Amino acid sequence: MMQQRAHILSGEQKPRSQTQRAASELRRMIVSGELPAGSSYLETELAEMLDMSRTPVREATLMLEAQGLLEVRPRRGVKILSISPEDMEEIYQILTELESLAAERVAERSTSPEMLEPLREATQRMEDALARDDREAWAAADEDFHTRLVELSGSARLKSVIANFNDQVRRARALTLYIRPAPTKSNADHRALIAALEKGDAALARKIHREHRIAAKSLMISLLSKHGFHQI
Amino acid sequence: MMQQRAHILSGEQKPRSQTQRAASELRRMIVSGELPAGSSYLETELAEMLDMSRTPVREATLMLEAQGLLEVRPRRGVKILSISPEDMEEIYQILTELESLAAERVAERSTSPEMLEPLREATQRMEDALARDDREAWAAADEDFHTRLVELSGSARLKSVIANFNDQVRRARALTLYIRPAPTKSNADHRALIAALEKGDAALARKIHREHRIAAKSLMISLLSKHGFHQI
DNA sequence: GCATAATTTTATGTATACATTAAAAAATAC
DNA sequence: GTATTTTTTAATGTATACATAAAATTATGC
Repeated sequence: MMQQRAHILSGEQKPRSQTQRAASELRRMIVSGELPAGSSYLETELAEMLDMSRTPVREATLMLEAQGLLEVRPRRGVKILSISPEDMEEIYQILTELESLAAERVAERSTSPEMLEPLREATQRMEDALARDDREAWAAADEDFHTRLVELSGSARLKSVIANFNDQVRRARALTLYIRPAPTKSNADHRALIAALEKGDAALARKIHREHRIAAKSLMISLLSKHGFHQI
Repeated sequence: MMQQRAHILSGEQKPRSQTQRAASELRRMIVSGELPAGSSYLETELAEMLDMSRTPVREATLMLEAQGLLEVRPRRGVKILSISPEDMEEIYQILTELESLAAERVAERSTSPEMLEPLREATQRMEDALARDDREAWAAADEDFHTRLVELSGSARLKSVIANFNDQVRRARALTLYIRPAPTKSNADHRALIAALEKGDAALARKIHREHRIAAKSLMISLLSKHGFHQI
């Protein structure tokens, strides 16, 4: 085999390193369920899948282990971690705290109303999607709202750690998207949050978002238990 | 050079992998300031320092990068990240949220008063240390209190993410240990928290700890600004 | 002398060789 | 036939070779 591979997909934006490619590719495969929770793979298998040597695969698995997506078990392969309802509760609690902090920071920082435009726009898309009962579009817009909110907090750390935990529960969210009730409350919550942010009322923004996330957690937990999902 | 090295230090508890050793050794060197913030090192230099090949060093630096302790800059060496007052604020805010959650969880979970014994014991050590004006001992006991509290929350994720952020601000804490006023309030806060935990009052525990951490943040920020530390 | 181009150096990224050791399989004892 | 020991297999951990490309240096044109 040739030692260095030419970049075949010239359409790719960045000729990033193999390690970066392995990390993002494996992350994608894990959060999409392509590599199912609970399954195990040898380094060699992953290297074969990704068409590279073991070295970048090893480096990527160490990064993903630090992110909590998989476990590197010496000589037993890399195991894709599954999520129990208890894990789910933990992660949602953590996300609740961190996103509430983000909302508070946005309220404190937002000087002009235009800054909040991405939030209004995402909320509008959520409402439109809900009106035509397009759940995928709703979920995409909802995720967008949360991402934008966190970005507006101006904290790269907050963004990164929230993204990590979100990746851990993405599978579960996809699973409950069609069995959950219509998310009318979510849209209303977002409007209320935007109003609080416009007023620059940090405490209120925090409170609204916190309750929004706690409700999301309760709903998720009850859906999982109702449908008997013990390991996702 | 021989390819595999015998374990010379047989006193070591675990013959962990070189990668693990590199990660914990580098972490220690960073948080202690032995590798100063802002300084840069080539992979080869670090490998030499740790008496191993580049491979485990590379793997360790990727893990520490994910933890936010350093930055891997292609061809410019690994840079130990420094912390600005703004970073400090971000990190303390995040720690405030996460530890408050931990306190709340402990209040909800603590069934027997004996469970809280480690917290009482650490607080006692803090008070003793304060009485004899031993700041190092006070800091050690305080850190122990926080660690135990988080452990009692029963969330491995919470523990891990809090530990990561704590590592990022450890240098700054050491720096302000002797220039801060005597921490009498901290000790009182801990006693109040323990009382709330004993009552199982989650909301109160949360509130007390949150205010405790917010005060710690304000103190730290004002100390840094007063003493003109712009990059730590 | 200064800016640009050519060249050299050097640090990293990746593949691969190989030692180690855990796990699996086979052999042995009873 | 089961339990224990020995042997074999195989996956990982680590070192190293080497290609690549960035940075540094030197050479060249003006």
